[in-house]
Amino acid sequence: MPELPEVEVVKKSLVKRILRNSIKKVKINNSNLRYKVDLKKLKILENKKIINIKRKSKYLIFEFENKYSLLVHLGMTGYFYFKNNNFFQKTSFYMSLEKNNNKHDHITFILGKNIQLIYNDVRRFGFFIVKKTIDLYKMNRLKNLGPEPLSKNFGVISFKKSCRKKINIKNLLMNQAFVSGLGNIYVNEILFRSKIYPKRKVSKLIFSEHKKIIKNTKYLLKRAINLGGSSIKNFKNAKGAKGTFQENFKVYGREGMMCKTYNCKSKIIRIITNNRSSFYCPSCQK
DNA sequence: TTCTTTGTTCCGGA
DNA sequence: GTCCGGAACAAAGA
Repeated sequence: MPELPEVEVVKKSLVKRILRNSIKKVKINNSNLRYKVDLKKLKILENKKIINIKRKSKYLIFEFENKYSLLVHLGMTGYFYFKNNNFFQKTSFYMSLEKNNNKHDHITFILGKNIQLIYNDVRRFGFFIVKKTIDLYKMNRLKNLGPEPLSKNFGVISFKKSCRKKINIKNLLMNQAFVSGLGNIYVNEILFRSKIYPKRKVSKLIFSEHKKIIKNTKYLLKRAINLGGSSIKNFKNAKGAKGTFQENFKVYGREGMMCKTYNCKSKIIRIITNNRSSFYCPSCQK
């Protein structure tokens, strides 16, 4: 599923292709996404110049010249791709490497004579919301977001400020008010790289572990963004690209497989914490 | 049939 | 009253 790095890659790709352009016409094939898509509101955006495209946490925000904005969340399986008469080009590489299935093309933005931007989402957990820009940023889901993990505002000070000492570290990192945009995959990987057991109480962490978590969060996200960029360039070799990306996971989805730490003979274990799968190495993570 | 996935909300227990 | 964990919800596929 698209996590922060994938959304960032999508954003960069959209900036390149449609910033300062406008949507000529919007078509909805299936409005039953997570929330009902409001065609009337989407039509407010027709023929208005896109003056800004942002990523905030895992959200995409398109700001239009008429002071309206479009908020998009890709959910679990959402992605955009460009299509003209003869070819299509993905903006995201992750789940989208599977062959395109028109059945799940839910929204079409007609950009020009032969060029369209399509939103495809198999699970339909994504959503589109149009509001006045000023009201959009007042929504709780945006207002309550904690610092961006790649910003300077996310640092060891975040641990000092957080009053949630009794919860486990995995849950804290998943909490969007503590740090925004981390999902299950990257939190699992961050904790493995930091050698910390997912259910450790936050109160039991020491300062050097705070530093490790911060450093590894930034490292893993940056690396994933760079890989995403390169994957898109080579997206023709779809299967190969997908394989390369998943090889980078050390614990996520690797239940029962050998730990990748040199000389470690343990197998990766999966447990459920806070209703999500947690993968960890019982030898490496304490 | 059951399990999996995300982010949010609600509820009960401590 | 507060904090935390677990369940539920949306949908579809393995």
